[in-house]
Amino acid sequence: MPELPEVETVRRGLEPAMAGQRIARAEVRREGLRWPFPAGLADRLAGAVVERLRRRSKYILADLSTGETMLLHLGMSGRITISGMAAPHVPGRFHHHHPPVEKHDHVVFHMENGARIALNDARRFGALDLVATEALDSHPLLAALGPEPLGNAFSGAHLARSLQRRKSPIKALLLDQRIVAGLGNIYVCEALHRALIHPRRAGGRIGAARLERLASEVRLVLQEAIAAGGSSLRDYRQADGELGYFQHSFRVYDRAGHPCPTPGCTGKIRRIVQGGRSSFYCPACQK
DNA sequence: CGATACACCTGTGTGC
DNA sequence: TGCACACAGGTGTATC
Repeated sequence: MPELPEVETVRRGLEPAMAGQRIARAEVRREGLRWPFPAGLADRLAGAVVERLRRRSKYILADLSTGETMLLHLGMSGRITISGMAAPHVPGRFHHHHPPVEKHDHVVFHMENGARIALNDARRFGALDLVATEALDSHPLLAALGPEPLGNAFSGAHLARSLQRRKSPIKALLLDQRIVAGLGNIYVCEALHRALIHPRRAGGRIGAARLERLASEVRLVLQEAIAAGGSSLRDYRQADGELGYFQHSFRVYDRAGHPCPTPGCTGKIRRIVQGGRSSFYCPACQK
């Protein structure tokens, strides 16, 4: 599920069930995901109020009343499901009626308001950690992250600075979270197509004007995707059970063989492999 | 330093 | 139906 728009969609979906609410009990059903869970996880979560839910790059950050922040990453296959339908006449209250726990539900949060929130991750590339809120910025997973693409620090000028003399293909550089934080394979392909840049172009050989265009297209595609509730590949649902629909707006991702959607372009979308990952682009209009 | 390959893991789709 | 294989939204680590 998880590039920036999907993670932001999950964060928003969690808000009604989790923000301002107390975790009655955390059910930890395995030792860890990509890394072992922090020591005493269940005890450190039990009784904590989730004061607010934030997002940094592809991480969801839950600030707890205990002075710690829970850091959550969904990896490739992570998703979150909320159960306990909101009670119609009691805002913020959930029915205590839940479907059975599913395979790969690794951590289940039982909220005091009746909601049940399950972290499901088949491939277990995801992560969950706890860190003192005041030390959050120096957390190893966050410390080296580049600017938020939707924040003020991200611009064509920032790209120009970061890409100077870099010889790697622009595709790989945009996936580097130290340069800009939150893009993944889908939105890099989409942004490069919109900016008419070939994914193999060396980063250091793209002009300033084109980088401005690229920065702008990155922001636009992310904003459009967030507005659509993210992309749902296969039948993955967002936290609130709804399906994001941005996948219908892909111009190139997973569309090899289809005609290029750029107005006036007669090219056909191609798939190549870069760094072991698929890139989709139009050989006619992306230079 | 920068560039690339590989590792981690399960599920799904395809072709035989 | 079974089997082998390619591929999947990420990213830390090892290696040159």
